[in-house]
Amino acid sequence: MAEHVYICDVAKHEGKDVTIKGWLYNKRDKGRLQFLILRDGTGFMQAVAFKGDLSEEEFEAARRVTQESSVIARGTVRADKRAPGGYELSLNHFEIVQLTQDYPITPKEHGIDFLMDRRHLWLRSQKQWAIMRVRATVIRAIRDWLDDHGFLLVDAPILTPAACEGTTTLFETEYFGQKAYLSQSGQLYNEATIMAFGRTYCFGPTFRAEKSKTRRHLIEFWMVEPEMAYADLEDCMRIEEEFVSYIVQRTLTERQQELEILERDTSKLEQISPPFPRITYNEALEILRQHGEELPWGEDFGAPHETILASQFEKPIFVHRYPAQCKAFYMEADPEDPRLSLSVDLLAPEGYGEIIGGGQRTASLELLEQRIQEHNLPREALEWYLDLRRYGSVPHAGFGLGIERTVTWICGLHHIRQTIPFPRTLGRIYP
RNA sequence: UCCUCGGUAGCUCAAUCGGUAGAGCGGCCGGCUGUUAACCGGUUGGUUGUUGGUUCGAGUCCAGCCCGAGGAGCCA
Repeated sequence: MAEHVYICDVAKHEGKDVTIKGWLYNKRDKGRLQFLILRDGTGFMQAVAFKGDLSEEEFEAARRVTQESSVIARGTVRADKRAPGGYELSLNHFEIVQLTQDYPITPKEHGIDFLMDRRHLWLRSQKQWAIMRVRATVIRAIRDWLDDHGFLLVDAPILTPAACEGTTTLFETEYFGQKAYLSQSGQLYNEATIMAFGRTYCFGPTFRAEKSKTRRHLIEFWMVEPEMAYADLEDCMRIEEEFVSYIVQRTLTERQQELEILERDTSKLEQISPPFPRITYNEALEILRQHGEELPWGEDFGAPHETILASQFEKPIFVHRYPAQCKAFYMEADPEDPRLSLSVDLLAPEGYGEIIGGGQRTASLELLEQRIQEHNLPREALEWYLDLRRYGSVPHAGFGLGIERTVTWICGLHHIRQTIPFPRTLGRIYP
């Protein structure tokens, strides 16, 4: 029996007999000549069955095999320009493990509802396969960069005791007779862990019970949240631009094939390197005004505003110093203008919108207590958080990067829902 | 939650003024030794989302409900 190899490695076996174990992705029937497109999880490859090269039984199996049947194929690896990927397998053995009947996702067009109901099967399709592999690389790049830059992974809990950031956008559950909520951010816990470890990050799922119904929202999504002690707004922006540039460049290097499958114009991504342009909220308002979008001071930007702002630049842009009223209670006040917060969002280019939100956190106990009151937050539930300002408070900053929004941008997709294996969107929790 | 659009064959869609429900793809049968969404011939395929109403007659008109999509708000 020829050696079992993975499709991603076939180039190393040119001229040799190998065995591929996988599934039939597609087939083109030319009579005595069958072109079989195989996939095995690591890639896609064309196999060719000539009637004369196989036993009658085996050729009949190659002629009868249906889409997504599980198959074992043996043959000689040959370089051939006509084959997608440059290599093909000249079959001398072919075996069906299970013959699939009526696979629902055909190689033609389908609607999004149909595909999402069959997400467990749709993941086998080439584009979905490519997206998931980009996602894995983005996550790997995130962890590698943070681990290599002095950040310690210290994860935050998912079950939390109170609506710390206020709002009614939390999923409520029950914790042995007590109300509990699914985490919508590890932020506050990170502020505790940096006082123990200096620089930390948490990385996990977060949940928003918002009835959001747009191409940039998921109910359950993944977020990485780095936090730094003895850091200010400037440090935060410097880290963010290094971090994001690394993620993009590493994906470009390691996932060329996948980005090609996704037909991504990578020239736009190649330009992503520090420094990123920085504009203040007030400057952003002025840019919007010049484009006929008058926005009253103190309002947050909507999706169309973000698109206008980002379209002025080739790289992601920082918008910093938002009015305190449109940011979370824990943002530090700008010493030059207390109406402003030392906050910063990073907007991705090409209309992909906000991928990072963050900034400098309040170090002052007094200001924090005042903000908690203004926001009508339950002070008892935040006592532990106030402790962080009582015992060795320092200037500190951090941010949260949305994994799926980042993958949407890097892959050049129209909608966020394809960037997570099993999306939770408004009205969908199946499969 | 609000606004807009939609639901017809397994899939993607068409159906004129209210008058016999149709095509491509898929499936099945046959042909073809270099296909790239292969191609060619044949064939199969329907409770028109649902409930009620108007009408001689409803896929088509009206009302309610269900489901979905696009967008808004909110956010990463």
